[in-house]
Amino acid sequence: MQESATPGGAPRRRVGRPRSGVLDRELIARASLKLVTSGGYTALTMSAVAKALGVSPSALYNHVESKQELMQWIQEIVMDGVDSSAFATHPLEQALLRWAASYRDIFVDHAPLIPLIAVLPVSGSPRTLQMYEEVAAGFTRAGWKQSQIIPSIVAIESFIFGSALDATAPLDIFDPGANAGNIPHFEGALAAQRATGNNSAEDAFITGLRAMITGLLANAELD
Amino acid sequence: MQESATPGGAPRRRVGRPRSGVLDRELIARASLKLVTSGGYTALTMSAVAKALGVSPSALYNHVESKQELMQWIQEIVMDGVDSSAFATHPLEQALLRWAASYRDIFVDHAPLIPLIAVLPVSGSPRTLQMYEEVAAGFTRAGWKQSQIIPSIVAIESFIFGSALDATAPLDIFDPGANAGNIPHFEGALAAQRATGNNSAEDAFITGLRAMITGLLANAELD
DNA sequence: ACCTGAACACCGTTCAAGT
DNA sequence: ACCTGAACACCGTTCAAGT
Repeated sequence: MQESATPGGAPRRRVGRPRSGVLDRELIARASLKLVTSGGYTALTMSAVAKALGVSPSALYNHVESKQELMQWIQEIVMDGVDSSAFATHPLEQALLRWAASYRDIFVDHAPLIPLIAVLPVSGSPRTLQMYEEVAAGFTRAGWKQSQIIPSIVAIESFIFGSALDATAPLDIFDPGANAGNIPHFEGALAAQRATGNNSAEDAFITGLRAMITGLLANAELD
Repeated sequence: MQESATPGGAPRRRVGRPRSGVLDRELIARASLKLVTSGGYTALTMSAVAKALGVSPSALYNHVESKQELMQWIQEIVMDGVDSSAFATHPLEQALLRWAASYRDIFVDHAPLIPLIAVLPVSGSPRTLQMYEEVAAGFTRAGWKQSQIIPSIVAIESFIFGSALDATAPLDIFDPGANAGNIPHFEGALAAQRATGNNSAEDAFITGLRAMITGLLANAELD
């Protein structure tokens, strides 16, 4: 999409440093991610990015079309942290468990990207496409019917995104407050879950992931 | 939380019309929801709500603490549309399928609420608590081990929220664009899914929901 | 008690002007 | 080609002043 994709007669820019100016996609993305890491997504403003780079906010718009595009750059970097290597080495079930756990863990720290990603065309993100390729290859090698691979991937991904959002919730999110008393079954279940001492979000993620993968494998029609 | 919950010596306000002023929680919530229905969540600004009510924006703050609280009011109303009645009449598996489908369908039209809800304490939403009670009762009647009920509910809910986000994605979201060619397994799977003629998001939702429920039932330890 | 109007402290983004 | 500074068109929210 960028330097790597300037074929033919496109105005070719020298590899490495640009000819003039201080800014760069790489520099902007890096500074942005640093801001997010230290202050969360509320700290990510065009002003803050510009300040971190010692430049005026309007200067950024010579290199990035919008804040939305900037967030796609961040997504590219974040997505690169997802570990999908297990598909090449492990049976599908275990590879899926590893991949999904890695995927979720990373997006717990980047929850504000989720509504964006869920809606963004993957064509803008080569790394995401590469990840899908590895996952799809895993399903194929396991003998899955081709037409069931995409729905299965999307289903797991939807669960991952939902779980990552859920993991950002406060621990006492289910506290019934003033409404306690009218909801015996729910309160009983809540008390029992608490008694296990498990983190609720983590517990739900593991339970749901195991269930979904078990269910997908059970319902799958193989070729 | 509101008029209905003013026990004891709390300053009781007459039912129906307030003593003075034009505004009201009911009126504000209704006008807000109307804005959302007609123009989506980008149309929901404090200015727009005020304008719809023929009042100045600052007037709203006599009745609502923040836009965030206003969105909680909307959530209350939206949540009321989720159909959890099947738990009282149907076996757990079928009740879960119905409930989840209803839940997702509703939140496809209210995706911007999802990041909010996933993080909001349920104590502020009696209707949400009531829904959880019905779902928990369904699990209990089916003989589930108490400590597994909450994780199972949260897992399904996470999947629902993720799927609702996914359903707002453009149809061509998976189009590999310029990166086509390097990703044979993914492209093959994509072509096969397309050949079915099914809506991709719908397909993934049904596949994932069936899988998760199958898996939860298979992995469950009953009492 | 509740509403108005002005003001505040932000946003992201545009654009003429400079180099 | 790239940066600056001023400006624009918004946000949500506060607050003194009125009734």
